[in-house]
Amino acid sequence: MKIGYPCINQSLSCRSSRTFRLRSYTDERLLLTVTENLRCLEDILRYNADHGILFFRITSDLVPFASHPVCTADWQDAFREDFAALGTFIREREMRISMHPDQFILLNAKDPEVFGRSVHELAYHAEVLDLLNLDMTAKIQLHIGGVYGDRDASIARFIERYLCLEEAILRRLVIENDDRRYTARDCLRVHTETGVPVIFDTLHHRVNSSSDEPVEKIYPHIAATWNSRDGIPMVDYSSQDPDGRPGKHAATIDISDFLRFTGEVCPFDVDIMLEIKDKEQSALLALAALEGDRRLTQRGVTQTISKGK
DNA sequence: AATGGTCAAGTCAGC
DNA sequence: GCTGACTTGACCATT
Repeated sequence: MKIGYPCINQSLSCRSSRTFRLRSYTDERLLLTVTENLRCLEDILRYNADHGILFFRITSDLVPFASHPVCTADWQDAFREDFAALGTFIREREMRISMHPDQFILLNAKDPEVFGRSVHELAYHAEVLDLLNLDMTAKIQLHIGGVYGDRDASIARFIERYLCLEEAILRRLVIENDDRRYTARDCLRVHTETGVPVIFDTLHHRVNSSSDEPVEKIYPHIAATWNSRDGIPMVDYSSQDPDGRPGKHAATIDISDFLRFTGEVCPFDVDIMLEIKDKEQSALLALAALEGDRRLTQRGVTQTISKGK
């Protein structure tokens, strides 16, 4: 079981998602920004390795405007060796990597231009992971997309588009349940028709009013969507902010809730991405809690504490 | 140096 | 029909 966090390390002063305004785009500026972003990514990965954090989501902003027509720089070639070196580090430390394109990326969009832009953006994500020379256990997670007033037609459109994707994208794509539109059950349905693995988001599952199935009941089906080449199933875990509206991510991890979840998915092995505001701090807390949990179990102590009650 | 409006991209709920 | 949430930072024009 690997524990990770997304995109930003708050203990470090750098960001690997530095960007600039579209209207100030120049090839030179792009190359300068990517140089800084890659340097920071290296810092983050070293921090993670030093702290036993072996799962990380790389920001989509690593190469700003990469899929935009304005981008004419050959960043792939310019940074080929930097990416390769980072990839070697990741493989040597046996780290797991994911990426998560943001809300504008919609494979099932009705507008063909939105669809076209989405494919370009997915190709960029795949390119980053390819340049790192990572195998197909490095995943790109995406939601099914919009509903457009007709769920069945929109799911069908997703499936049809998915099946036509180029192999470089297809081998990395996994789909995630969201908080309002498509549940984990919907994702499983898409899996049966496409073979796409399903990444389970705990908070989305809890918040989506159409999904009331207990985690223990649905999770085995989700785990079964990942085959050995896809690697250990990834899960997005987040605690509910006790003060915020339903679905709002907590400021820091609720350890007893976290251990309850690891109990619910037991005995399946999972790599857990913590979508929590304080990022690596919660990852460190989770690692410490799992270590404590394991020690208790090894000593044969009753699991009442470790089950988080 | 500090400030605050604005930033590539979409969907959907709520008013 | 328009605004805000999603997620949050940070760019950059202006003072």
